[in-house]
Amino acid sequence: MLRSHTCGELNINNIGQEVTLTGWVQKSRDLGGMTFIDLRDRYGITQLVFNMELDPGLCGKARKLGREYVIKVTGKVAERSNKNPKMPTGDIEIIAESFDILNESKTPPFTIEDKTDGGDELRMKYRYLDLRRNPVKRNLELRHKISIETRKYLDSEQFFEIETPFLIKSTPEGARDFVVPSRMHSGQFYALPQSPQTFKQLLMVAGYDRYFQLVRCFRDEDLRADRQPEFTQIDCEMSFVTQEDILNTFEGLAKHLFKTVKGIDIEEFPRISYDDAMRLYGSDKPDIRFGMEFVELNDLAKEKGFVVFDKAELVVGINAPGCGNYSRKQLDKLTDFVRKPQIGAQGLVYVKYNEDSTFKSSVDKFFDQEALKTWAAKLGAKPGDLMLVLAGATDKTRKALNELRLEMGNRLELRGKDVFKPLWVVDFPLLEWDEDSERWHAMHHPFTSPKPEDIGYMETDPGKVRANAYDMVINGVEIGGGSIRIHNKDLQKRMFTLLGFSDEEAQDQFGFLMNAFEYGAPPHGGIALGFDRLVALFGGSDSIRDYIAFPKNNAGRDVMIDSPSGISQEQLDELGLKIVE
RNA sequence: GGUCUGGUAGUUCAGUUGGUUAGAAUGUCGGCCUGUCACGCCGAAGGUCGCGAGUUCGAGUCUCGUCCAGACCGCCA
Repeated sequence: MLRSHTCGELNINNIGQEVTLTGWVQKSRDLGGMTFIDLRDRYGITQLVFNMELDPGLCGKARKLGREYVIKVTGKVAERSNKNPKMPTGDIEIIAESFDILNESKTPPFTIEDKTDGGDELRMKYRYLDLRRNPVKRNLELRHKISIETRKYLDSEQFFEIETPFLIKSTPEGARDFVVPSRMHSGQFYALPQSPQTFKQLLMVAGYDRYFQLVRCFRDEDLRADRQPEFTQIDCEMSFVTQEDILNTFEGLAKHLFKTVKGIDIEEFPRISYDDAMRLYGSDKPDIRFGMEFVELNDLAKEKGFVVFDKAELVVGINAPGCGNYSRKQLDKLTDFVRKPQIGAQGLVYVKYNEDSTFKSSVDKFFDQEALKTWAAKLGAKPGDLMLVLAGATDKTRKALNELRLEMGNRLELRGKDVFKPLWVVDFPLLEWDEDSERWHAMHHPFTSPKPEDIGYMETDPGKVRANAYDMVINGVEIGGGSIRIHNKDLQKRMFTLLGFSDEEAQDQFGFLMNAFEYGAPPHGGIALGFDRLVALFGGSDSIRDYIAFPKNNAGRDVMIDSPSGISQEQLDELGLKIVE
C-alpha cells in the first residue's frame, strides 16, 4: 500500500506517529505563513499543515495544490491547538514533511461537497466525481449493507444463490423486452430477462428447493424516478411451501433488514386483501403510516336530490382531522388538485365540521345539518375536522381519492421518512381485462396459480378468480410481489388458453417449462423484491437513482458514456441488421 | 404517445410593463495574511441569455417550432 493509514482513522491515540496518507485535496486554506489542506479519501478527511517557518520550500509547493489533486503525504500526527469538534479527526493534524503529487486534476465542474452546487444533469455527466461526495457514498454503502444482510439471512435459511442466464428468449407477456441480435444466427435475437421467472421455476423442478439471487432485470418501458431500464431484484423461489410459508420467510427478511441495517424492530406486519385495500385505500399499495381510511357513503348520500351523487356508482369520503379551518382558498386548491388530468375527478365535495358542532359544506343545498351529522358519524369526524367526498365510477373515484388521501397525508405530515409500516396485500385477482387488446391479462404473470376454490370460475367468470398472489408494500411503495405457481401442466395449459395463447404458441414460448412439469415438478412459489426501491426506501428517498452507482436518466440514457449510441456499418453487417429511417 | 416545469457566467440562481453597458453568490486566477476548518481582506478575468424562426424601432423578457433535463399520466406479466 502506498499509505500507512486512511484519512478517517487517525485520532488522539496516534499522536507522534509517522504516517503516510493518500487521497484527494478537498480544500486548501492558505493563510500566508501557513497552509492547511483537507485530504479526503473514502474513509474521511484529515487536515495537513504546512508551515513557512518549518519548510518554506515544501509549504510553497503545497500552496499550489489545486482541488482534487491526488497526493501522497508523509508526516507526523500532532495534536491540534485549535480542535475541530465537528470532524472525527478534528483533534489531530498531520505536520507534513514531504508529499508527492500522484496526479493533477482539472478544477471539477462542481464542488465535491455534501451540499454540492452541481445540478442533476452535471452530476450525472461527471458521475465519477459525484460518487466522491459523501451523500452518494453513504447511499452506496447502504446498498452494500442491505445486500450483505440479505445474503446472510437467506443463507441462514438454507437458500442457494444461483445465477441464471441474461441472454434468453423473448416472450410475449409482460413488459417490452430488450433484445440482443445474434451474430451466429442471423435474423435471430436473444432477449434480456425481465426477471429470471421461468429459470427459477426450473430450478425448483431440479430440486433446488430454496433459491435466491440478487439479479439484474431489464424492461424496456418508460421510466420514472423509481424505475430504471435495468434494475436489481432479490429474486427467490421455494418448493414444498404454502403461501403462508413464503410470507413468513420474507416477513423475516424484511424484519432482519430493518433490525440490522436501521436498528428498527418491526412489530406488526398486517395482511390485507386486495379487495379491502381497494375499498379502504383505493390502492393496491396502501400507505398505512396514517389512517384516513375511505368510508363509503352511498346509503347516506344517494337519492337526496343531488344529481352528482345520484348518478354516481360510488360516493366515498375521507376525514382529514383538524382541517376544519381550511379557507375557501385552500379548499379551492384541493379541488384543483383532484381535477388535474392525472387525478381525474370531476369535483370535490367538502364538509367542514365546525368547532361549534355545526356543519358547513359545498352541498348544504341538498343536505341539512342532521344529514351531515350522519356523515360525520360514519366517517368518525369530530369538531374541527374536514370531510372530503368524491363521487363517480367506482375505480376512477377510488383512484382519485387515493391521491387526495396521500396529498392530505403529506399536508398533515403523517408520512414521516423515519416511520416504516410494511404490510402484505394478498388475494389479488388472477386476471385483469385489457381494453386495448380485448383479452384477459395475467395480473401478476401467467405462472400464478388460482385459488383452488376459484378454479371453477376460470372459464365462466375469469374476473372473479383470485390468485395465490401477494405483494409486499412498505409506506405506499410496492417493494415486491410473488405467488404460488402453477406446477401442473394441465392447469398451466388452461391458463395459457385463458390468456389467448393457442396450444402451438404456448408450446413455442413456454414448451420448455410445460415439458419440465411432466417430470415431477414440486409445488412451489416465490417472490421478487425490488432491491433498488428497498434501498431507496431505507434511505428515505423516492428516487432510486442516487442508490445506483451509474444510473440512466428518465429517457433511458446514460449521459456519462452517452448511450445508447449508433454502431458501425461493419457491426450492422455482421449482425445482418439494416437501419430503417 | 400525452401533460406540466425548467434551460441566463465554470456552478447555483436573480433579471421589473419589451428599453442604457445582463447582475449576485460561489468557484477560478493574482495580491496580502501564521491556527484555519464555509478562513478573512483587496483586485481581476469570466456570457452563443439552449438552438432556430417570428412579432417589434427595440427581445434574456412576447409567439411558434425544436433540442436537452426533471416530474407525472399512459405504459411497467
